[in-house]
Amino acid sequence: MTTPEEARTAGPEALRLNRQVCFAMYSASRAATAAYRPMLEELGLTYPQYLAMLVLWEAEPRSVRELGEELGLDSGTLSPLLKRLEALGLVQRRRSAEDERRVEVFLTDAGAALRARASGIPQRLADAAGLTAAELDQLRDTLGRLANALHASH
Amino acid sequence: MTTPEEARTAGPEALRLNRQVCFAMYSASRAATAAYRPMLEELGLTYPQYLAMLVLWEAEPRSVRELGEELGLDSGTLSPLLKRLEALGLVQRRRSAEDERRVEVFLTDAGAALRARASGIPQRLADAAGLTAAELDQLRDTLGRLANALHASH
DNA sequence: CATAATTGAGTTGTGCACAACTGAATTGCC
DNA sequence: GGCAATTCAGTTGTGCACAACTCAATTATG
Repeated sequence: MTTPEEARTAGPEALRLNRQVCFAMYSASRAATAAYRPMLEELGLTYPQYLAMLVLWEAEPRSVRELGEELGLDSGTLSPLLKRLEALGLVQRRRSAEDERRVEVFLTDAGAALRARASGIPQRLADAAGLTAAELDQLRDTLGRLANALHASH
Repeated sequence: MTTPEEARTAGPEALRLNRQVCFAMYSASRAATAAYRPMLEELGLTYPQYLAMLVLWEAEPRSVRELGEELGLDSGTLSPLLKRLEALGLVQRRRSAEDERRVEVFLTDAGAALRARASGIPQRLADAAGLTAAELDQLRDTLGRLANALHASH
């Protein structure tokens, strides 16, 4: 016997696009990046570059590995991204003296100064989201638990 | 005066990475794609290719424009993706006779047959998600409203 | 009916993601 | 101390996303 709830993920209905939570997540994530784009364009940043700057604004210097840990990205993604941030004059990369394998990423003055110009973005995006603060909190919590479970699953 | 709720998106705390709903969405979406990857590898598909197949399994043929409408993707993304699906022998593209601008995408026999092998994937992913069916339903609903509001915002 | 505007698919160029790999530096282990 | 295993950053190659563009076909408009 199958309950109505189970029928949503089992059975032939399961392959319907509008039933798929993952597609909703994929779509909403792209919609969020698109909503950020005009705001970030003013700063000359892409969304992943903005994320890297958020980490550095919290504490710097950070090694490439530490940045990758925070963002869930590997050096294959971060190395060229950081090279572009360096070309923009926002960060500086320096081989660590204690451990020559590590590369420390420092904020330049321009990189640190950019923080002030970014400070309004979270509120502008929250306004555009059309959800209450409580809904956003709950959404972040649910997504966090989901990501953890998915990471543990393979 | 500022309420505790507003303090989450306004003020200096707002730029903290772990406060950002959009980063949670970005991370969870990549985690979902990663969870799909081993399952889709068995079918020889990437996640966006799987999404295109989901649409075609619901109804075919579909024009490139219709596929783009369903998936929120433009021809710049879909054209090469469909070319790869065609190279895999799963779809066939044919110029429409009534409107020579349109290209209709048909499933091949192999493409239609793949549906059976994909049928278990939604349930496997729902299991890996570690959320109740009710939570998944609510999540999908919230993400849908969020994506709509974000699309309307610019 | 002629032509201007729009639509549909495709191409080009940029920037992620991510797998697979390289090579140098460090750590672990005997 | 010597060497194997590991760690760290980077490169290469593939496949999205997406902007900006081209070009042909169709529709709208005077």
